[in-house]
Amino acid sequence: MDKQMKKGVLDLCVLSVLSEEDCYGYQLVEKISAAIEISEGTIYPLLKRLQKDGLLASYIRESSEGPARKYYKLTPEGITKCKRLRKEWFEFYNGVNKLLGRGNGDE
Amino acid sequence: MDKQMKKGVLDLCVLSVLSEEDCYGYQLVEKISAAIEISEGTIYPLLKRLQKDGLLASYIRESSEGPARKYYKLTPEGITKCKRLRKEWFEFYNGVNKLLGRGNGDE
DNA sequence: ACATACTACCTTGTTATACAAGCTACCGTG
DNA sequence: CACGGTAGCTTGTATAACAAGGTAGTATGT
Repeated sequence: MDKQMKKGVLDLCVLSVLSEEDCYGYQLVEKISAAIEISEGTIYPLLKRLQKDGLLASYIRESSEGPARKYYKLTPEGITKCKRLRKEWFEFYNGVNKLLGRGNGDE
Repeated sequence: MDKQMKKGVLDLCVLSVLSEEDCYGYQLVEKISAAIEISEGTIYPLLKRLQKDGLLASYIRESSEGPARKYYKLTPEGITKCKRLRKEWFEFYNGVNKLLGRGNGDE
């Protein structure tokens, strides 16, 4: 999968998954990579950035199965951002699909 | 609109529009910006890159309405690439929509 | 005791690309 | 002759995805 396609959309993916339930980083990697290719080296810096921007808050919780987990949850700003990005995403892919629908290099 | 979202998808947009008919750069800007926000500073370097990569060929044609126009058309490699990117794009946005469908920060 | 594997977190350096800003130049109209 | 529209192009900047590497806890096998 083209790396570049994911730019900007991964923020939305993370925010959207977190709008459903609090998750720790490793869990997010698993959830998101079930839908699109993603690696740890992408998610952790991204989480840090989103937290720095005030969109996420975090808390540590111990685990009996391994190291302690750092859970992230949306802040009110995160919820707002998530809504706006969702809207942008839908507008964006509808626009792209409009362009693609006309030209057809295959089918 | 988020700049980052467009990364990687614009190649596909250009190739897809060109798969329908030959276009010159300025025309591509107009066509594509009707669907998603785009600027000249993005399209021209992109066309150059796609041509360098052997996906596009170009020819000059005079215009009575202004300066000569540089038309671009797909090469066989360009057609192949267009097909592959289309497939990737559909897989990608379906994956994203799957993630978004679950979490809902709005609606 | 030691190696291996899985969980879980994090950082550094590389690479690609979108775009603002700026430039040149042709044509027609006022 | 100035101006706006058409048409092309370049340079510099900012951003983000990811490979590759590191740390550390828990559990299993030998």
